[in-house]
Amino acid sequence: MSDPGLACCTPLTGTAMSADQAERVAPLLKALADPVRLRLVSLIASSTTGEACVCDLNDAFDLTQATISHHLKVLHSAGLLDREKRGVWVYYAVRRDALAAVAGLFDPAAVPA
Amino acid sequence: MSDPGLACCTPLTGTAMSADQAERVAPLLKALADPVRLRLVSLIASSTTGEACVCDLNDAFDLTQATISHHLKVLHSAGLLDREKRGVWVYYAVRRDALAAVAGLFDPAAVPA
DNA sequence: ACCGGCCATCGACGTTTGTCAATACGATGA
DNA sequence: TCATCGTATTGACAAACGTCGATGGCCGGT
Repeated sequence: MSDPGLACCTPLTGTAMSADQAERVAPLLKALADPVRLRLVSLIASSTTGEACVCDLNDAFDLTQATISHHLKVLHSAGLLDREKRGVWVYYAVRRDALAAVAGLFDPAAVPA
Repeated sequence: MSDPGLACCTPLTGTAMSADQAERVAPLLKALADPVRLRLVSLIASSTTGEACVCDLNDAFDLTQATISHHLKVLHSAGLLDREKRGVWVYYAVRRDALAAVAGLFDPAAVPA
């Protein structure tokens, strides 16, 4: 889970992407290509502390706790979210580097930050 | 097909994204979230003329012509590719504005161009 | 008018995905 | 120790997806 090595990243508009690169980047996009997961990442990223408790995330959606947990696992497995357990609660935080790697796909100038 | 109105686009890291926004953007990401389609867009975008003939794209993959045609349709339906028939051949070109809209998701500074 | 090449569509298939109800796990408090 | 609360996991199901072979529609050349 959460393998580094991430994208990084012939941008789409430069020279053609290799099959290997495509196979590595596609899972990141696939993880983000869901309305619920997009909102989850957005919610976590826009929180003042930079992280969010699962208990709060559950309330933001009209979905079962099991479903939210599943989506969080998908995002974590893709390397887009960090997971930390504190006491009874679990906090997720977005990995900015992973997001930056995806951004590099579309805008060559956006990669290093 | 190929609806405009596209993303545009509370970036992921700013304030939280609305459910409606997420529903609009997710299909774009879903269209890109496949290794073959990623390479297709990359191939087309990186060609010197900015477009590519289907006959050339077919040769770049170890897949049936029907499968490539299907992927091109998905990208076109999502609004990411323009389609133009010239004689017997069909040429696809990437819609830079659509790509820019997706880029705006990740990097707030990358949106207008 | 015919044939041949380019591309799209159709029908079918196995696989993956999103969702839920139910259950299991782990930590806290009584 | 036991009940409770917050999360994760399991099993099940319908829907969507990626791929293929076969077929159909256009266009250009003969």
